[in-house]
Amino acid sequence: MENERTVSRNFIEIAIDKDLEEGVYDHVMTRFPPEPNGYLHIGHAKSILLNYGLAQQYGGKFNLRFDDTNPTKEKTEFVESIVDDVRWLGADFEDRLFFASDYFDTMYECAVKLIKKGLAFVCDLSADEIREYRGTLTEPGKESPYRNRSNEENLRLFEGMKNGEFEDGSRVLRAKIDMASPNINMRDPVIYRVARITHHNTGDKWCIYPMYDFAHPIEDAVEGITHSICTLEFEDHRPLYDWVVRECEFENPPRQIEFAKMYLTNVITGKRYIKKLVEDGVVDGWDDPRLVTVAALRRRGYTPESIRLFMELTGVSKANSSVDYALLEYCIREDLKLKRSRMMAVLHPVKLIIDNYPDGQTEMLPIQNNTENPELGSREIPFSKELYIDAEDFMEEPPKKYFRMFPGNEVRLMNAYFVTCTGVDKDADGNITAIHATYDPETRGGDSPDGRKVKGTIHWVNAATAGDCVVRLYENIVNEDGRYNEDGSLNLNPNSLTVIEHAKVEPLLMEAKPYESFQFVRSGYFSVDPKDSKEGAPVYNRVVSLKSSFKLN
RNA sequence: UGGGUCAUCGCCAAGCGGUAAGGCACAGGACUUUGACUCCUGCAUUCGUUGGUUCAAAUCCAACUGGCCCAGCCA
Repeated sequence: MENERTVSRNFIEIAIDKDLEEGVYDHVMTRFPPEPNGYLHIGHAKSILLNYGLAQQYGGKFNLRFDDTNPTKEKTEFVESIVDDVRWLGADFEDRLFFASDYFDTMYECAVKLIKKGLAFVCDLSADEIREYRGTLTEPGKESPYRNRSNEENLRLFEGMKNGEFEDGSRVLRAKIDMASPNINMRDPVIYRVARITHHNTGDKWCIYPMYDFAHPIEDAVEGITHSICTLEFEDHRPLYDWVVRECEFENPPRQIEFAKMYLTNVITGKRYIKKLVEDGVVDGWDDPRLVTVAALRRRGYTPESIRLFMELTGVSKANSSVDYALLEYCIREDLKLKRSRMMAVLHPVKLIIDNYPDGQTEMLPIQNNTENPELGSREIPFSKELYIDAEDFMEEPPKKYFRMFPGNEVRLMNAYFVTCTGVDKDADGNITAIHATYDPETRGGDSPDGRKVKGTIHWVNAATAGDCVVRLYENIVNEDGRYNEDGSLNLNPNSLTVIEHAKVEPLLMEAKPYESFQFVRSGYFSVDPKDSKEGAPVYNRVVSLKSSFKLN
């Protein structure tokens, strides 16, 4: 896949090269540090693959670390789903699964060190007061009246905070930096707060928890991370990040590098909105195939390879971007087309009767699983007098340039015979109940010995042996023009899900395994839903449709 | 009238002073036992704007314009 493609170095690689060249680091170590407060989505996948890819590329290591410093939002359920998703994506963290909460002792010691250096103080201001004192974007802040407490008093008070002597919210530990800094993050940021909440990992051991800005650099430093890659909104935090690792006196401190988050068109990105769709019952869970959570993509039938290709093609930069959903679709088609068998499946079945085919006869016809990849082998499919074809492949009065089946027209039943439509049966309301045709026995396999050509080739299944299944078709969940409205609502696409109850498939497909995917000839790629099955009938999710250049109006 | 950051085709994205890569999308055409796939072809005289430096600028300088982020005891 890398063959002809000219891959240029992205800005992160260039920065790493420089660090290595200048001897700032002699190795590369990266990490993915999610907070376990929700499911991972495709944006996180970018970060995971970017960090893992960099570690691979430079012969370094990659860690998975949960940034669990705020117990109010975190749950073990999310820890488990995240571990699964990261593994599924193929980002191998080996045995390096860490929790920021495992470093709480170290963080506490670092805080004590800062106090001893006169660089942190316990502040008794209320949250509201701290906000007032902070100033605004255009005005400098004011120093806290508690800013000049002695180191001894600060030490005593901070220990008191740890020992549960003070109410939640009554006191915080703050870094002593510069209340006049134009960068608000440097205006004596809070680094520890009191909160009596049971932590999913440390239980009730602590009643003080470090803030992200203080904890994160320490986590990175403790693990020996060299390049701490995060998103753009943390650019303003970098001076604080650097301050923390410097003042806590870590050797070989990590470097923070920021990149732009990726958005996708026509889907909901953003945990907050996904959560709302789940809670409102618009979708059936965090893994509803219309979502772009990692779990949803997996359930829909996307492969890790396709996600990796997507990330490779979208690249990384510092410019805010919204990638066209069509690129994601291209990636999964690209990945599946040579890997999966092409099976015949009729989504909207209409009976086709071959009038001149012997009654009661069934013959087996050989067929390649994937004509472009012989390694996938071949199979045999049954053929007899009564078949199903797709309603879309027949029209009584065809428009111009329609070259599928219509009265008098000869077409090829894929891999079987040439057939010519002779007429239709209708019920009292005029609906077509069956199509009649005659076949040419000389064209077995789908070629005519006399060199006769047909324009159309249609797919079919044998009526007597076909399996009955449920097929779900998905469209983008947000309308083409749909972004968030001004009031925060969404223009949801009412046709985002279509359920077809009785589609007909080759018998072999009835035994397919969950997640297994196939190309349904002419209908797209489908995968077996891992969760649903209706009374033995498999449920197929459409992964992606095939491109089509013929459209019926 | 704060600070940070970004700006190259509809969407991503290379480029880093020498005269605009590539992918997706789109449009033609060839091929075809999937109107798929594959294969050709086309698709920015122009790089947010305006000036300047230079033999030469998307690349350097200046000013402007526009987008995004920051005032959680969230991450």
